[in-house]
Amino acid sequence: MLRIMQALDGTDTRLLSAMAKDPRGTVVALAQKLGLSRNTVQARMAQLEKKHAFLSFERRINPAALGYPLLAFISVHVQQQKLGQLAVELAGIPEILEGHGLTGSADLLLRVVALDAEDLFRINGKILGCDGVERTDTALAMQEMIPYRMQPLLKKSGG
Amino acid sequence: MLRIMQALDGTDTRLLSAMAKDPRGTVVALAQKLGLSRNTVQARMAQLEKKHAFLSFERRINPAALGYPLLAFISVHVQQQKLGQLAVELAGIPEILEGHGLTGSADLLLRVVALDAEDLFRINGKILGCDGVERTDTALAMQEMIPYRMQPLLKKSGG
DNA sequence: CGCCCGACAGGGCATAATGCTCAGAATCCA
DNA sequence: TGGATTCTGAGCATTATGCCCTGTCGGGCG
Repeated sequence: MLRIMQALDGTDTRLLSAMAKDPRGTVVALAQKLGLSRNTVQARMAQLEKKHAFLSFERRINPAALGYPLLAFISVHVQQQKLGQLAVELAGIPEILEGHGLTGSADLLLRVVALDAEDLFRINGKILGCDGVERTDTALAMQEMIPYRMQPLLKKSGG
Repeated sequence: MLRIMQALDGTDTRLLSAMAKDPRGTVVALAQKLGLSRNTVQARMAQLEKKHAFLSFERRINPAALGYPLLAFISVHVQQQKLGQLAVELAGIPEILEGHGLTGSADLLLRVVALDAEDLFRINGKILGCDGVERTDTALAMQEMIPYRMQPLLKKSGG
């Protein structure tokens, strides 16, 4: 699996980079920008799709635009035997956007959005109310010091 | 700012949801699915763009497909007066995808990808080498217990 | 070395989509 | 009620798409 995933070459990464710069760009425009034939871009995009190079569109939706300006990372300490069922229960809380099971001091790290501080307190309460949750630590994101980016990695991993 | 951000109505959220379901869908197809005119969908999409409802395409790129299967969250404890310049220096490390300044026990939370454990160790070393970094705590993401999702929130916040 | 296969380029065709305009209808608000 | 805003549907010129096809080139294998 690890080796299979490394099947993107320099043209793939250039294509991804070009798509990142112009998400609404047509295949024709992309082909022009990249100095490739339209056919090639089409074939490459189909290949990228096949190789799961694209994650969900949902990641592009700005929670703040939906009225959820607060972002917090909640570390959750759980009773180990209840981890599986807990994930299902937590998934029932809409404001939890993402949750990773971790090594280290916390068992779960949740990416959570909220309307305001009060709402965040409410959500934390809901999380604490889930069976198997022992404790939570809430850290409010005050500033996006490094906004999400992939271009440097595209450059680094390209051929 | 908080109130301005709440300017999406039920049609907007339905449109976002439909786009999330079919990211490659044409305006014509979306309009059909939503029972709206093509013109309306176009106008709405332009409005969404204006309201910063769309984050970067980069968020859709799967690091694993680039050969970076390991995901880790690195908490960084810093010397406060050096936070600003540190962010700039950290931004020079391509494997850091995102970094938030936090309240709570850590000052910065970094989302980091790596080739393998050894690479992660190397990256952590680079982070530790940055001026102003006192300490780091690395937590490896073992499993995506709740995969990134926005649909529940779209449903909740829609009109 | 020669052959085969995959990738790429460029041409092409029928169809669909886009960007934009416009007029009329419907809805909302003061 | 009247005015403003939003939505609808029609329409036009242009562009893009999905797919097919042929030819070339480079790499791998026997």
